[in-house]
Amino acid sequence: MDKPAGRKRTRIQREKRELILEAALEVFSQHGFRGSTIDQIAEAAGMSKPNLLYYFKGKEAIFVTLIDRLMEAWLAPLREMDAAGDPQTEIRSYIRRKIEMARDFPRESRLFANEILQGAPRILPLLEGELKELVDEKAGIIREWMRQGKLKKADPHHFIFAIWATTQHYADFDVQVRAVLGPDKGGEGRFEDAARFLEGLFLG
Amino acid sequence: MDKPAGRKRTRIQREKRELILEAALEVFSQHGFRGSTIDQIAEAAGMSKPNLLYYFKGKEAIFVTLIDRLMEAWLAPLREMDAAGDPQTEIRSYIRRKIEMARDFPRESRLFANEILQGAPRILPLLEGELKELVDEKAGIIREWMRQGKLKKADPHHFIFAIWATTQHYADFDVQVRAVLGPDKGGEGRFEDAARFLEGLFLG
DNA sequence: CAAATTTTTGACCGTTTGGACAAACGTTAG
DNA sequence: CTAACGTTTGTCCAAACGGTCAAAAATTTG
Repeated sequence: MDKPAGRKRTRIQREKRELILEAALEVFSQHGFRGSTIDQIAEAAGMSKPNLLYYFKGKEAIFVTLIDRLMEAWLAPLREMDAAGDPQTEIRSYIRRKIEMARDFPRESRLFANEILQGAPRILPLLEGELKELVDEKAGIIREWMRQGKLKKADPHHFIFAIWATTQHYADFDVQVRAVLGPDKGGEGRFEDAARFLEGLFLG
Repeated sequence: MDKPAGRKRTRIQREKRELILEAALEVFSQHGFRGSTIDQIAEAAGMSKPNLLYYFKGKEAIFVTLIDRLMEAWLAPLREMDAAGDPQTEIRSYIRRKIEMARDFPRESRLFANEILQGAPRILPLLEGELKELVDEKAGIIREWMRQGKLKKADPHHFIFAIWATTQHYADFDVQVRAVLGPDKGGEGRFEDAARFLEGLFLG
């Protein structure tokens, strides 16, 4: 998918590719795929367009590389949910991690949201395969926890959806959240407030 | 903002403008603003590009008209929340209405989500003004309900955010929801399942 | 050092896109 | 019927865009 189709990558290639991916994340997350231009990404990366195209085959290749990496990090928190752990603690940790990701990696969250909004043209197979399997597995764990009375009974799949929706909301809809909370309540503390609220909502 | 700057609009103008807006909603909600072309919209509306531009000044004008209308409908359910009503019933009705909108008007939801994701360049003033005022008012009502013990105590602003996030999730992330639920659980019943789950979550 | 290889760039190309325009077509009122 | 007005279209344009290419510049290697 990338230009240096040869064997190993040089130091410069590794560095420049990282630089490009960082710049592309910034640009893509702000304007979406179609709304972003190679020139914008090149400028953000501090290089010329042909130079950028020396490291990546094209716009699509950059985007795909970006989203592939993203998915790994995206699923990690759910993967860490442990059937052997204490249910309340496990759920609380999961919510915390997801809120921290919304706070620390909002660009990644928006990139992902954008892809899903457009119908997930590039990652649909992954959603129907790997993601579905993972969610089904964890839903089973949650269902068992609920049966044991450790969590309030509810549909485990929708339970997971609700955690996704509420936590990612603080990254994807950040502008709206800040606009509504205003300058005082909308400061940096909003993520801590959100985390506390969500723990109460899902565990109270 | 629109071509016929003259006084009143003819019957044909009203009809054709509606046709264009319907087509534009379809196209914009699928590809976003930058990802959509006037030609696509014109074709979806069954007319030529110059003809479409006879009714609207440009691509931007179509989009703005669309989003202006949208905001009205979008805020309506929250506006209907009545301080004099029964808290449980009012919240339940609000959730129901929002889920119904996600089910019946997913294109509108995605259009809105797209605009917010891009930083709300066209509606930021509205978010900071009208929306914030409305939310503050309703948050006050909810806070009072909580003080009376009619609802579980929590931050009312984040409470509203959570309802927005969870309900709109079923429109904006529909592809993902269906992929994860699979063919059986992901059928038409998913909205009813979601509604029941959310009532339990927010009112249980 | 010089040769080989990698990296960078300016110039260029074909396509797509938003939009303009005048001419043609249709409709309606006097 | 015809003049005025509203509607539709074919044609055209300039800018933006994704991408190519050959040659120059820099770096690595022998």
